[in-house]
Amino acid sequence: MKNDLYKILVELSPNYKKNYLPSISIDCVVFGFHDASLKVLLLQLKNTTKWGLPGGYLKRDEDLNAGANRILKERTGAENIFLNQFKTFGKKNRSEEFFSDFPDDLWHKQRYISIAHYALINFEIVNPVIDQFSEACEWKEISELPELMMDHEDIFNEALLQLRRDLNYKPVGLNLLPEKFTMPELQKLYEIILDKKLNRGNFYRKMTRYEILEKLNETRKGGAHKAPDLYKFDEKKYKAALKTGLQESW
Amino acid sequence: MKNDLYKILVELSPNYKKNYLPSISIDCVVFGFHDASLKVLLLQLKNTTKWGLPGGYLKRDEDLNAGANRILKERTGAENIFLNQFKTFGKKNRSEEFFSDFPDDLWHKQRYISIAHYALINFEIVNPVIDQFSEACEWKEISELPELMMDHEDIFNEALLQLRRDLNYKPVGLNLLPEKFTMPELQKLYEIILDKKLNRGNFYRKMTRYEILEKLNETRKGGAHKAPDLYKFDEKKYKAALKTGLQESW
DNA sequence: ACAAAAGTGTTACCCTTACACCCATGT
DNA sequence: ACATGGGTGTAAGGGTAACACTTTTGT
Repeated sequence: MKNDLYKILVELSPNYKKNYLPSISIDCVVFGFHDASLKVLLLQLKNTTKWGLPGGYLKRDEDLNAGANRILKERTGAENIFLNQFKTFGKKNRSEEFFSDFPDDLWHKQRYISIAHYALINFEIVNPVIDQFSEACEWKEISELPELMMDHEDIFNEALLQLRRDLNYKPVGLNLLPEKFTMPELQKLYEIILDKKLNRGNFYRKMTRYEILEKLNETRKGGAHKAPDLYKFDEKKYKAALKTGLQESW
Repeated sequence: MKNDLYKILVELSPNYKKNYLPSISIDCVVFGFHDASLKVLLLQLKNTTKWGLPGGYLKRDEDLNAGANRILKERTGAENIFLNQFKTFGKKNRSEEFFSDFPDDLWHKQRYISIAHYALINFEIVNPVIDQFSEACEWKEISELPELMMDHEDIFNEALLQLRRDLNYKPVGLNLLPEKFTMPELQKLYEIILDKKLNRGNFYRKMTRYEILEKLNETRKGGAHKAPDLYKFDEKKYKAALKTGLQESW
């Protein structure tokens, strides 16, 4: 019973063997923020029910960094995306089950260690593109994830933890929000990532005190209530402030 | 001009090819604390002047975790060491220069990505062991590092940064200090890792307030001055406190 | 006597938390 | 009117930073 995915992999196997490093794969947890909720980009492989993180392999003549950026561009069409390598997953049987029905000499069936990255991307500029192995490429709400293949749920969970730890050290807001955003939108983003409610007045004051926001002479029209003010990040000041972290002691 | 290292590598090449995963190496930044200073374990390869981090390769049937522990055990004789994988280094030319005079079909000359770990180890229980490729294996003061091969200085610097960030989240003191230690010793450790002087009284109060230390009915005899009290960590409370981090807001 | 260690006190300052109040504005 | 947003006030509490003082004790 040879299905589409099977045929494609068998056909491509020799080419991969020639041009890509063995044993190494790259997986990306791509975060986007939209409609007051945090989403992650997932693929559904052909002939499977489970979903997976966008990923790929490293070319023999390619820096690790460049490989991750290339893979991301293929799936989203976007370039210069904020990418952070956060952990490498190397359990020996992490993909055994998935490939159990494939031929042993298939390049893809070898053992891989996966170098995991998370990406932060402006939801609005992404155009999800399926690849030749997939039949769907969609944004999924992080609180309603479908079942994931292999150890991709572990990878996702680690990415979310890392994102939380990075909130004061990396330009998370700058990369997840559109250029112009409102204070309630920014607060919502923080609340989702930190998984806790924050006090509105205190959040406003804290953000203002950092002096990393620039208030624009515009409001977000069209809502059901008072039009909120629009802000954008002062990128220079934001990044300067992140170098020492937005708060903390020692 | 075939030197010792050259001969050993050529001889072992086929065996490595058979039993180890290609393209993947593991490097360890091993920290130890002794004599009020932080040290790192380095090897000097045969026929070279530069030093390098202890490292090795991943066996085909071995979890990544297990591989790092095995490599560490070979170099230190110690087991169950605190190990933290912190970054993977994958520039395409990271080892090109080092192997330029070696034959192209040498297993070791292929391109590697290196999965870097840092280890925290009780200096007193380590017995540095040279491997077959090396002529020295020694502790070096982190402020007086010799010249390092390839990108090992980058790896070391990243490890130190990561260690600093982890100070409130990982059992750093527990793993770097002997079982019994004094308050001034603990403070010194924090000062070196954070690279700043800390106020003695405030440090004492802060540590006491965490309730992670257990004061023993003993003092450290033999010093030139008043014998300081000995403490040990209350391991349970220490680890419980680290789960949320020793301080910080949001 | 001297120097390090232990323990405590003090003060100013900053930040957080939690509430509460005002006003503005779009439907 | 009502819900949301913007902006500010305040009081309690907790941690930090910096300094200083005391007592203890080993050489």
